[in-house]
Amino acid sequence: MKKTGPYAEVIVDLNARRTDRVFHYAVPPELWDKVDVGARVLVPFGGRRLAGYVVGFGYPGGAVNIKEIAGVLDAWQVFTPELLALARWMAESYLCSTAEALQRILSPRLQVKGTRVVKHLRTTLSEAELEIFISSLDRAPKQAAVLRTAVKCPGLTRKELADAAEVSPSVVDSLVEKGILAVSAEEVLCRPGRPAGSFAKIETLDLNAGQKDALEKVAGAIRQRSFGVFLLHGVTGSGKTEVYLRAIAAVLETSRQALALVPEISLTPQMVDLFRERFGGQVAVLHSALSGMERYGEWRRVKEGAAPVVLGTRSAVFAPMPSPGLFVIDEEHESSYKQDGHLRYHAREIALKRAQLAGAVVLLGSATPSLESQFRASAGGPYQLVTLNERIDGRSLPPVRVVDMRREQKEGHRGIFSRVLIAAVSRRLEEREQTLLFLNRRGFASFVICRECGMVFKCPRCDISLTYHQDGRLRCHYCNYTVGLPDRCPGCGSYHIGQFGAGTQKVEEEARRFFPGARILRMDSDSTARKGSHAQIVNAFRDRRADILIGTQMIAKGLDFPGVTLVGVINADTTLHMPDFRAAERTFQLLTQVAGRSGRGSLPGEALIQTYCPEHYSITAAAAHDCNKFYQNEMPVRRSLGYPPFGHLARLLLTHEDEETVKKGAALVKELLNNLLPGEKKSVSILGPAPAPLGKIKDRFRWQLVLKAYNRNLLRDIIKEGLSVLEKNHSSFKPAINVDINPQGML
DNA sequence: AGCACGCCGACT
DNA sequence: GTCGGCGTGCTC
Repeated sequence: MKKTGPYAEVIVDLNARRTDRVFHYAVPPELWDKVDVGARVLVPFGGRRLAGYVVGFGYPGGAVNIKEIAGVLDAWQVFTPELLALARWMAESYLCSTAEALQRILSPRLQVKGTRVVKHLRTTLSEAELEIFISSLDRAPKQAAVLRTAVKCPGLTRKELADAAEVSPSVVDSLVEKGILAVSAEEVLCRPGRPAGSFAKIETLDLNAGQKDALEKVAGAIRQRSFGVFLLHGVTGSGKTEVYLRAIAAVLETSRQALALVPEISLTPQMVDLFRERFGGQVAVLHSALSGMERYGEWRRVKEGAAPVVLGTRSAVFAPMPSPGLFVIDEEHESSYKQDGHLRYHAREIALKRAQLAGAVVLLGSATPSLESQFRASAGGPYQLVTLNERIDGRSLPPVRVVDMRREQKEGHRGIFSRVLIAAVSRRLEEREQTLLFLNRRGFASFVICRECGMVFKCPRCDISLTYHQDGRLRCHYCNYTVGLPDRCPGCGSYHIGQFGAGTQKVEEEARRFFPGARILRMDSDSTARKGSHAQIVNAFRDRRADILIGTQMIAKGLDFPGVTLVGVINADTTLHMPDFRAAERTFQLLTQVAGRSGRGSLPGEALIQTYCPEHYSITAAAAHDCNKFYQNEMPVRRSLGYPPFGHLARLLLTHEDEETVKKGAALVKELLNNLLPGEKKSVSILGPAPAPLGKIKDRFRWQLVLKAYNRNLLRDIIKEGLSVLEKNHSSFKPAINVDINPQGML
């Protein structure tokens, strides 16, 4: 940015709405060359010193008492103009301060206090002088050897030089003392993992017709250097990764950088290998398992353009590429892209915004795209749809059988495993093939189901499953609709209604009972609490040291077990009846993914889904591997209730130690927001207050308001205004408020 | 967010 | 008489 005034415009590092604006500071002469847009500085502010971000240069509006910048915190620009624009957009759309957004963007490097400084040694003499000096060293052959090595390999450290000359480090020290070797301190960047090979592998695979077509479209847009979004919809094994890799190569040809996001690095180690094979040392890897040093090192390599290919998880979406040309988001529907901490951003949304700011292309890839993305990629939408229908290996997807648990029940089989599943597992054990038993996480909120007809109690207004509470009543977590639990099913009159759900331990227990000779492994958050045991279990199973693996979502994602020919879903109902409008979508995606785990080796596979709702479209569509069928069924539901992608939701979560205080607070906020809404016809509907699905966490009670609107900006503005009124007129307001615009889950 | 300034109750 | 409660208001 150009300097347009003598004063630096600084955003102070405070997370308050009131201070979220620029303050002007004079730049003292000794800092002239160091203070620039993108620098972090230290400024006096209201009697104390704060960190601040320089965002521009200019003059203050009125007459103010201008102070001087006290110092600089970074000797270089830590954020680019693009990232500053992003921070401002984030502040606006996620209702946080610009400083908070910048903190999030910069967090990986701010966690590191300094860098490791390594001292390099060089000779101070010219070559001729050195020759003479060395010849005078016949009484000190070791020093001569060190000097010869130092000439051959300049820039070694004390230890390295000593090792290379096969002498002790003290010999090096004496030369330093004499002034023959000079020490220069240099910052060294730490690199994670093994060093990348210097030779990038040449592309050898031929693309099939679908891949070629997809790549042509994407690469064409990349060369245009303008913003564009592609949805790459390809079944498992259709070769999406190869399209990503070639698109990245196309970006590199335009001298720009590419960022690829994956849901979780630990589940996709193959991806890292593929990237390193193809792009060698040009790849930087960014994810949460890196040490602070490693992360900082990679961050710097990206920032300096040394690593034009970035591969990482959610937070890597803020990687400081100097001029990004492509953002790839693999498995774009994954909920792990949504940050659920304080600043609830969605990495896909961030990538879209960055691409728009930078004139870059976004490539969203998935076998089961999110409804939002599918909607936007439908005819006339802003995204372009590219489809990969063929699988690379030409194999077909495994057949899926749906087991009707109501019938099992009726015929007197009350166990967790249906007869069909028991028979299927037994056959695998005989054939010495492997089985995956998949169990959705135990419902955090229990729902009530009729075991005779499979009916689940739902909110008449919100189409959300009602949650069963201790007081024996059923409640909607969106609008707080409440109804007593009847003793008979209103659908079929059966008395056989009740809570539902079994944990992994229970399933393991049952499995051991039914299959006494089988070697069984269990993988869930309990059994993987110890670090590394996740990998241990995975490896043990892959090496066929077990016959059956029982687990939760963890085993659904990314893992590749060639020996598995049977995948069993114990019950599809727990996810299907989550109190969330996305429950059906989640279920479809999960089931499709789980079924894809079967038959990845040479033998054909099969999947079995047990459920009390066998006719639900989430289940029938997943069984048929039919994305379109699911889409056609789900869209009308979303449309009629104004849920995304047709409308926008926001959740205001209020928490406090005292339940009455939160409850009253939530009611007050609702009233306040209602008063802000113009006219009789409400453009934003406010549901609740209702207790949050997880009603109490760490001794704090949680109540929520759900806001629904067709216009996202209006929704955001209403909340923003509401919060500022609250701040102004109700300064003693006790509960903490957390705003989540377009929440993914609502725990 | 902090830290000041400011106007009303129980203490050396 | 003062010490201190935390309500409002500002910070370049």
